[in-house]
Amino acid sequence: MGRSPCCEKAHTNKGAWTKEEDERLIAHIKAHGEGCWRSLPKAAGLLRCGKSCRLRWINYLRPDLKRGNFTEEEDGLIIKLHSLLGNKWSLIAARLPGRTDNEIKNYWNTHIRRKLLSHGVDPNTHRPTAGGVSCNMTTISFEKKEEEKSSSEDSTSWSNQQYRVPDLNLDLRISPPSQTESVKREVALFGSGFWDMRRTCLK
DNA sequence: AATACCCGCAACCGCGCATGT
DNA sequence: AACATGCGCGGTTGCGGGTAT
Repeated sequence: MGRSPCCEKAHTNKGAWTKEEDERLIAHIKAHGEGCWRSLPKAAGLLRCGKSCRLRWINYLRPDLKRGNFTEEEDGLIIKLHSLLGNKWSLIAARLPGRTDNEIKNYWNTHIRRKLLSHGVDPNTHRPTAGGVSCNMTTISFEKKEEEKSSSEDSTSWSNQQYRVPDLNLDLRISPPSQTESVKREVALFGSGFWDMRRTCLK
């Protein structure tokens, strides 16, 4: 039982966006705001599917995007957040104003991954790789006693882990993210006491 | 100069979840 | 309760530019 396609693929453009398409999309959103993505292409006179429009706007056209190189500070923050959240790029992006999940995901896969590996750190577990050079960046976050490791290898148990870690040494800005939708998602995901818990245990 | 290879990024795809009917 | 619809997320792909041979 597959889902119905999000749009009529036969009549939509694919691939790189043209300047004209960008301008149409920007003009439409400026005039009408971010509304229903499914109906937006038709309303804006674009031969694109709604998902494509949304992605283009969020990842490239949004006026509040920072773009440009990541700073050392951002690097560190991404690594720390990744050690806590795993591949939850949207949650990580919510802590980095002006950055998108896609951008961070790409940056992680192309730069940070390699950087960690070169420092002898497994980018997935944030632990020193076998025989690798230990690094003091993030491995402390998940240093656990051998007997504790067995049951909590899966990524879903991170919230339990952080309770046990005495000092995460995270210089995070512990405040609700600027994007309210993200707050809603996290509250939905972790419960309303999520931020209070974070404040307490990350002190 | 030509070709092969590598890398980074934009875009696509498929799935899960939330919401509406 | 069951199904349909739309949105958002994470993984993956493919193109274009840069570098090495």
